[in-house]
Amino acid sequence: MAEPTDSRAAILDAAERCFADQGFQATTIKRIAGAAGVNTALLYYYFSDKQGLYHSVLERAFGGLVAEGLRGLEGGLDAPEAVRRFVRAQASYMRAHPALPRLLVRELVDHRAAHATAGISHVAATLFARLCEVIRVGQADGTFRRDLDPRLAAISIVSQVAYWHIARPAVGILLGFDAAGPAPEVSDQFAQHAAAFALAALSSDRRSSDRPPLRSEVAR
Amino acid sequence: MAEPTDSRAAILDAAERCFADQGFQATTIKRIAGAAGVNTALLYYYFSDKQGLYHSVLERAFGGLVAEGLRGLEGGLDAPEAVRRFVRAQASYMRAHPALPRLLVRELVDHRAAHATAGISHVAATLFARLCEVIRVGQADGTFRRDLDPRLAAISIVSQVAYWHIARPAVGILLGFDAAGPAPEVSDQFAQHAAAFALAALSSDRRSSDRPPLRSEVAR
DNA sequence: GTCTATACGGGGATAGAC
DNA sequence: GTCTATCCCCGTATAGAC
Repeated sequence: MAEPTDSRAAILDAAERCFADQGFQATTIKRIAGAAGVNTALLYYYFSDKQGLYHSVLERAFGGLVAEGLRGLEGGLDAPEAVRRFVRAQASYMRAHPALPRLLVRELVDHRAAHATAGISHVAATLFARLCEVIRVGQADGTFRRDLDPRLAAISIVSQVAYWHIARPAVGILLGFDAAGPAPEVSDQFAQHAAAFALAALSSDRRSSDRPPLRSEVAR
Repeated sequence: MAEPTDSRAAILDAAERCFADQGFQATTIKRIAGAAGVNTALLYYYFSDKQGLYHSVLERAFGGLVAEGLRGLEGGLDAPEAVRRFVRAQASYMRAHPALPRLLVRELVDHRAAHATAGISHVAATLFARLCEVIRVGQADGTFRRDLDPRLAAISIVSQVAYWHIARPAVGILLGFDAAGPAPEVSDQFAQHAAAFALAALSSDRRSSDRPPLRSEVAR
């Protein structure tokens, strides 16, 4: 930001916020320039056009996601612990990068992920594959039940935290909060719940879930 | 459609498709008119303006959702069976109305559900409340474990099928399908899996899940 | 109720000075 | 590298004829 001539980064940052907040169409070049504190024409110096800028934003976002995600997944191979760590990493990443979920969802519905196939394929080959592998390991050593398809189970696991963040306004209403939506603590609480829910679904016997029962009441 | 002077319905139908496909901003009045087979100016005869039309589309969509959703939920109070029925109803509704998930997601990210608070509150008071109640009943009679918050569990249940449809293009890539995404049969398969996953998470003992183990391999 | 014609504004993009 | 000025298209919305 303070770098000389790093207007480019400033533009990318501003564009990411704007695209996430309002979507591709609704975001105007002029607004991005304003938010970045630079001139409209400068966007065309650094990027081919609006689409090119958008594409660059997506690439950068996905790169960070995979890098940080993989870091959160390193460590032992104990299956239940790995699942718990995965959910925690997913939740903390979304909390740290609130723009990302909206950005990705928009890309999904706006272009059927056409501008993001490369990034998603990368995620599929790294993060998602890793999660599936963990589930298979758990099934092989008997801690996880074997009558669930590992890949569908992986989607079930991912969906909980993802949906929570995508549908935050609706979730707020469902849980009886006001328009402000659930507070960050509630998101943390849900992440804990999601991990427990997933492990309960996966476990092959009830004993393996002999953890401190977290009866987490959501405050109204 | 064949009704005389029911251009109004034709406009609403076309608008629903367009808004779902491209979003509010990207959808042009002219395109809606074209898709409805009427003139541009006619939209302003029936609706105040673009926003008014959008609002009417949302209202109609939510009305149908609640009506049909409640119908699918009637019947016995056996908790596990009710959960299964809920997931099945959710999946079949989304399959029958493919535009709805995208429409709602767009409203969530575009306006933080501002235009849909009434509809969502209605869903919260009917469908969601019903699902929570079912879970509580199951916990009370001992078939469901008691260390899960019923409302968070309800969100976990809903999230699976919802996410599947929202993220369909990404899911397609994750599961190794081509750009076309998963076929409808795979969606049905996932709905079955989601119900089994949810019941496994909820059940207080393993015996209660002595159903035909559906080892559903997803074809590549 | 339905159409034609048009005004009006705003957004993407470029030329060219500095 | 960064800015000023400007062009042109297209989308919303209205007036008014039929």
